[in-house]
Order: sequence, then C-alpha cells, then structure tokens
Amino acid sequence: MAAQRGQRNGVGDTPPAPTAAEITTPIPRVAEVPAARDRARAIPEAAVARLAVYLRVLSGMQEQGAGTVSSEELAVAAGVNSAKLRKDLSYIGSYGTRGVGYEVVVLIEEIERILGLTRKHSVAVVGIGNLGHALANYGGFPGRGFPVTALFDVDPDLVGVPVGGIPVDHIDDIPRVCAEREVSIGVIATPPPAAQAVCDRLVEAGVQCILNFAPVVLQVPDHVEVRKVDLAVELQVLSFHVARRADDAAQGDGVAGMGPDLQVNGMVVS
Amino acid sequence: MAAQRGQRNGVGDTPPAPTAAEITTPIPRVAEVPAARDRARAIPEAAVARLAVYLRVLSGMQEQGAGTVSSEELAVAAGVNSAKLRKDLSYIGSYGTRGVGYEVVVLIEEIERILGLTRKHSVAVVGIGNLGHALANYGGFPGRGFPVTALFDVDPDLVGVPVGGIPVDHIDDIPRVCAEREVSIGVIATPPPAAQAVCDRLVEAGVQCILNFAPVVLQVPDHVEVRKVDLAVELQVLSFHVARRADDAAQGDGVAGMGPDLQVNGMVVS
DNA sequence: TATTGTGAAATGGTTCACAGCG
DNA sequence: CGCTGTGAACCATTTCACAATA
Repeated sequence: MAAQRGQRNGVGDTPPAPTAAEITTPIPRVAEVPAARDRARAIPEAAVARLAVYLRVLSGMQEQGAGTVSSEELAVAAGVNSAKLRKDLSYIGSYGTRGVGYEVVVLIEEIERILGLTRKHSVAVVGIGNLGHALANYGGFPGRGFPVTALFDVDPDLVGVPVGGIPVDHIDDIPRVCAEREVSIGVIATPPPAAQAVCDRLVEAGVQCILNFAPVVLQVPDHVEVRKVDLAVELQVLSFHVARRADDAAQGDGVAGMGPDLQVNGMVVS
Repeated sequence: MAAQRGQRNGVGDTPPAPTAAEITTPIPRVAEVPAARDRARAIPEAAVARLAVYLRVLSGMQEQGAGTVSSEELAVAAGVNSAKLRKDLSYIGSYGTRGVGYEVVVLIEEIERILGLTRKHSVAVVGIGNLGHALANYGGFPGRGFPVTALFDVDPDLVGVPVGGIPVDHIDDIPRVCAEREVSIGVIATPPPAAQAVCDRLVEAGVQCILNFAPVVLQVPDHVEVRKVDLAVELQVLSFHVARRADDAAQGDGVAGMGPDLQVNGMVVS
C-alpha cells in the first residue's frame, strides 16, 4: 500500500487528479435533501479554506452583536473581494437577502454544517516534542469541536506521562488506541525520519485525514487526505520575496537613474 | 496606513491584484543578464513553494550520494507529476541534460539562488507562548539560513529571560531591536487580539515579510508580504473532507451492497 | 535513445458586470 | 434602491504531447 500522491495545500497546489470536479450524482435520483451534500463535492478546495475564514470572522461579528452583514463588509473583514466572497457563499446555497445582506447566524450555521463542524472530530497528536507539546496544550484545538483524545511518542520516558491532561501512549499502540477513541484526524509532529512510518500506522488504524507538520512528502493511499504545514517552505517562500524585493530595488534604481546602457553582468541569453 | 489586503497561501488563494503576471520588462531593452532576476518575477507563487520542496528532496538525494536525477524520479519523490516538475524547473532556467537528467548539485545551487537562500534571513518571533517557545527552540529554523535573532513578548516575567539562547525583549522594543538586528522576517505567534498591533509594529520597524500563526486576517500595506499558517482552517478543511466522506458512504451504500458489516473507522476496500 | 524543455490545449479559479429580487 | 446570485469573460496553472538534443 501507500501509493504515491502529492498532498494538498501548503500554498497553491491543486490536486493531481480529479478532486473538486462536477462528478456529482451520476444517477438523476429523485431530488431529495437540499442537495447540500451533493453540493459539497463541487466546492473548490480553495473556497473551503476561505469558508473557514469567513466563519471565524462571522463569529467575531456575532459576538459584537451584528445581526446582518453585506458581502462587502464581510469581504473586507476577511481580506478578499466581495465577488469572490459571494461566489464562495453561493457554493453552499442562497442564504442572503437581496438588497439587505446575510443574517450572521444563518451563515454561521450553514458554513458549520458544510464544514462538518456539527460533529466532533477526535484528534490524535503523534510526536510530543516542542511542537507536539504546544499542540497538545491547545487542549481541544480551535474553539472546541476538535478534542485531542490521544497522544503518541516513542520515547519511553514520555509514555504514560500526561500532557495537557492526556496520557502519552506508545506509537505501537496507534492502531488500538485510535480505533478505541475513534480518532478521525491524525496530526504528525515527529522528526522527519519517523513521519512516514507514523503515517503508515495511522492509515492502518483507519485514520483518513492527516495534518502533517513534518517536512516530508508523505506517501498515502488515495482515500487518505493529507494537508501539510511546512515551516521551511513558508520561510523559503518569504525569502524568495525578500530576494525579489532586493532585486527590484536594485533594478528600479537603474531605470529611474541612468539611461539605456545597463549591462552590469552582461551576457546574453535567450 | 495599513491598507486592506488578503494574505496568500493557506490553501488556494491567488493574489488579489496582479502578482505573478508576465509584466516583465515593459521596455524591450537590450538582452542583458541571464534574466535570472527578471525571471524571478514571472515564477508563479505555487511554483515557488514547490521549488522549496524539490530543494529539500534534492538535499536528501545528495546526502545519499546521488549525482543526477531524472525529472521522473524527482517528481515521484516530491509527490508531483513530472511535467509539472519540469515546467517548474524551466521557470528558473535550463539546467538539465536531455537524455540524462539533472545534476543534483547544480539544481540545488540554482534553486537556492532563486529562493534567495544564499543570504541569511534574520527572524524575529513575537509571542513566546507554547508555540513561540517551540519556534524559538528550533534555534535557527530549517537547516540554517534563518537564524532567530530576536524574541518579543508583553509578559514582564518573560522579558529578559533567554529562550533558546536569545533573551526576550518587550514588544515596545520591536522597532529598535528589529532595526539593530536587521530582521527581515517577522513571525507572529501571539494570541489573536494582539496580532494586528504586533503586525503594525513590525511593519513600522521595516519588516516586509511576515509569517502569521495567529488566527486573524492581518491588514497590511501593499509592500508587505504575509503568509499564514492557520491551524483552525487546516482542521476545518479536514473536517470538511471527513464529512464529505461520510456522505459518500451513506449515499454509496445504496449502490455497493451495504450488506456486510461496514466497519467503524472506514477502511474502504476500494 | 532517453529525457529535457516548451508551445498549445485543457482545466480550474477569479473577477466582471448585470439581471433578478426583496 | 441596494445587494445578492451567477453566467460569461478572463486569467493562471496544470497537463499534454512532441520537437529538440546530449
């Protein structure tokens, strides 16, 4: 097992094969549920991520007593343009009122439903080093809904010790413990060399969604969803921008100042 | 100040305005430098992130004594398809040999150059909580090149205490310290409410690249580059997939015999 | 011959702009 | 009248497929 496959996210990145296509209901089937679930398949991954952002912004607005928002307001708060926001919302249905806007409560409800946040998702963290520790201590990640119910490590000194209230189990127990606690999301925070093996065990245990913090390209079967958070990549992308900026400055000077002659390190290529 | 603007990355997301377009040299100008720097501007952001991944894979290969790689080998190891890989590499130049492949050393060199990794990028971490601690202890992030040279927090009990070898300074000293130590990348690991204020100070201090771990949409001027790592969003996107999967199973059942015991944790035959 | 480098086609995502509607 | 919802235009990125070539 363990077919090769790139992981989503990180930055751009679009699924290798068919992911968010319109392969919805092959059979006409009698129009049933609001099609909300059929619809889900058609939402572009990028839009899904933005919906999560809108949800957070909306929650903030709700706390401040807002009853309705216009696409423009919400868009500004979320840092996107309003057309994109409306298109994103249209993927989940038509919950706005023309001439008025959206009811904050309704939107929150609908986005939560589409994102599957009405259900609890048990999370297991593997690798209780600096980062794993930090993650475990979040104690039920982002505003509940993602309770951390299992921790794993290889270090015998850690096994048995409770971190953030949960005792650390040995990596060999991943299959058993994950099954028992119905873990649906596995978080990998191990050193790079251990990541693939840990991933394999999680998959064995039936975990279908993995969040990978290890700087490693995981190979997983097709039915497993991997998202990665890659610090090195993030920094290097920023580094690229620093470099580009520096070049711009250097070049820009030339343009503004001197005339047509400018071949510092001449050498003609294509 | 502080114009509104969405931040890149996270997942899909494409720059609001013109970012990686082909707006290169507006004036024909005499063909000069290897165009390496002009080229930089034309590299799609998504490709930049992947280059960082290729770089890591290549380093691993180099350590194992590989002298050359074919696009196919490298692609598999990086989890992308070979056409994409070749296209990505073509953005930085033509360093391969037809019929043979690429010299590992050469590629490493060129990618490092494009990503600006030949220069050191001083990093400041703001917010020394669980996560900030973990980050500070990385001690010179991913394989050097990104030395952490400054730490900040508001907590008076923390100020002055060294973490990972670097003494924590007070947030009010961001401008001075960042200038002194020539910080080029700021990492925000504060609680959400503090993030925007911290961001503003970093910008004031001249920091042009920010990596934001706080679940907040930062508003920054156009010349500042923000990338974000958003745990909540990542988990919620995974949650979406769990939900989609569940629906698939429910719907699919009607077709593919729901006869036998369909297990608890997935493990679909497929 | 094997593999790169790249036009051109295909796909997917974003933005425009306006019809539709409360 | 104002704002949503969306078809259609536009743009970026990915993939195909093959000519170029060491």
